[in-house]
Parts: sequence; C-alpha cells; structure tokens
Amino acid sequence: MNVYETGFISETPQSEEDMDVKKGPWTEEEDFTLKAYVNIHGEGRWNSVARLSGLKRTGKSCRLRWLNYLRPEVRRGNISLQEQLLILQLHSQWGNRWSKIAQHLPGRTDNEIKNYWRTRVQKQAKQLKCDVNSKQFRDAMRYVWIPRLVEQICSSSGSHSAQQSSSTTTTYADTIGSVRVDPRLLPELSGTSSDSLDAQVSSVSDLTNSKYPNSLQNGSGSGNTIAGTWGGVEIEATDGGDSMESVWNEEDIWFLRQQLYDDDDLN
DNA sequence: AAGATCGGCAACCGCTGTGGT
DNA sequence: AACCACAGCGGTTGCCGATCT
Repeated sequence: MNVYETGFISETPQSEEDMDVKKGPWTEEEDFTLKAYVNIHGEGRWNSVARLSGLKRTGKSCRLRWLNYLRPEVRRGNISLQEQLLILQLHSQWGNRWSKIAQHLPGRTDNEIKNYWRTRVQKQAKQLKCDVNSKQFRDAMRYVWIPRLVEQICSSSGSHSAQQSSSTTTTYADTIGSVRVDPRLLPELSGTSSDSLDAQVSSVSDLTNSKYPNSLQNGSGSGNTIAGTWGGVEIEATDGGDSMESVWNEEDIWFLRQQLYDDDDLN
C-alpha cells in the first residue's frame, strides 16, 4: 500500500525542523503526490499536508504550488487584452493588492498578476524613464495605454458591447468585451468639453496647464479610432500589434519625457 | 560557436492577520 | 491578555531559456 492509496503516511509525522526540507523547483513526482493528497483530503492545513503526504516541503511551499500551479482551475499564460485592461483598472483602484485583483480574474493567481505587472507594466514605465507609481505614468496609462487596449479589444471583437451608461457622458461603452470598465479611468474622447478631463489630471502633471494648453484635448473619437492630442502631440491608436510589446510610439515617449524633465526643472 | 545579457516566471522569505487555547 | 500555529499576502530572488554581441 502506498502513500497515494492511503492518503497519508503511517510513520510518525516529523516537524519541519526535523526533516531536511526540500527547496527549489517541484518534480513531477512531487506534483503527483501533492495533487493526490489534496484530492483526497481537500485544501487547507498545509503544514499537515506537508507532513502527512511524505513531501519534504514546507506547508507554505505546498500551498503555493497548489494554488499557483496544480489547482485544476488555474489558467496560465496568454493574458488576454480584456484581462490586461482589468489588471490596469483594478491596480489603479487598489494598488499592489494582488490577491484582491486576482479575485476578479478567474483562474489567474496573484503571483501571475504580480509577475505580469513587474515584467510588462514596469517595462513600459522604464521606457518612459519614470516610476511605475508616478502620476506621469498613471496618466500615460489612463490616456494612452488603456484607450489603446480598449481600441484593440473593440477591433478584435468587432464592436463595443454597446452597454453605455445613461447616467454618464462617457463615450466608451461601460462594458468592453467582457470587461466592465470604470468610466472614470477613461478619457472622454468625443464632444467638445474638456472639463471632465481637466478634473482628472493632477496639478503635478496637469496637462491642461499653461505649458500644455492642448493637453489631450478631445480628439476625433469616431468609430473605433481613438485619437487625441497630448501636449500638442497627436496620439492615435493605430497600433494594432501585440500589446505585450511597447505601447508607446516615439512621439509618446518624446512628449512624456519632455514633461518629466520640465517637471524636474520646476523643482 | 560561445559567452554575456536580459526577461519571464516559479518559488522562497519575511511579515501580518486571525483564530484557537 | 498572552502565546502559538497557521494561512495568506506582497516583495524579492534565482533559475533558465531566449536573444544579443
């Protein structure tokens, strides 16, 4: 009779200090053992899992492996445009609350979202030579990246879901693809008033101040084309490429860097 | 072809919160 | 109230494959 049949080993359980704890990548065998144990006994009590399953791993390690890799509902890789949009939106709302964000992306783990943020998103900030938490970068996300994601989602799905709220003047559909989008995170791209935009931009990077009189004024938002001007620089969502690549074109980078340097001059 | 560098990701570590005694 | 064990979270590290020189 082996450990998989009984679900536990019969020997006296050892404490973590007593046994030599294994670290590093999990083997297929270990995965199989853990899976079998959890299938029989369920999740939780991870220290017991580690002791009774015969795995020379810590409870923490078992829990992490199960949650991030072995759970049947876990999806890995290929983060969709909708999911990217949701991550950006939720992060702007909650910051680095990865587990909270992950709750809204079924099958995605906090670890994966965290990794996505650190690799993809911080890479974009690096390109702009600004901090990922800076107001400048948040504005760049809100006024360039998110609109581009929306545009890509719309063009790949054919059209908006057209569930525009009647209580807001936002010209985006509130629901884009399968993602419900917080209209406050999106620039208003049609109409003539820039009031709402003015209200969204902080004084630090106030794109509507005298230095940037044309800051992201409303562009032509006809159809799926999203366009606007930001600091006099035309920004248009013409890039239909892989959003994993750079989301900024050269003009964006030029302008955003200019703004950063100008802000530095003011200090 | 080989070494260096980079990027992505899995896993570990330390801390905090919570529940039980 | 104090202590302990455990679960969960977020930051960080290290490995490994891909790309560059």
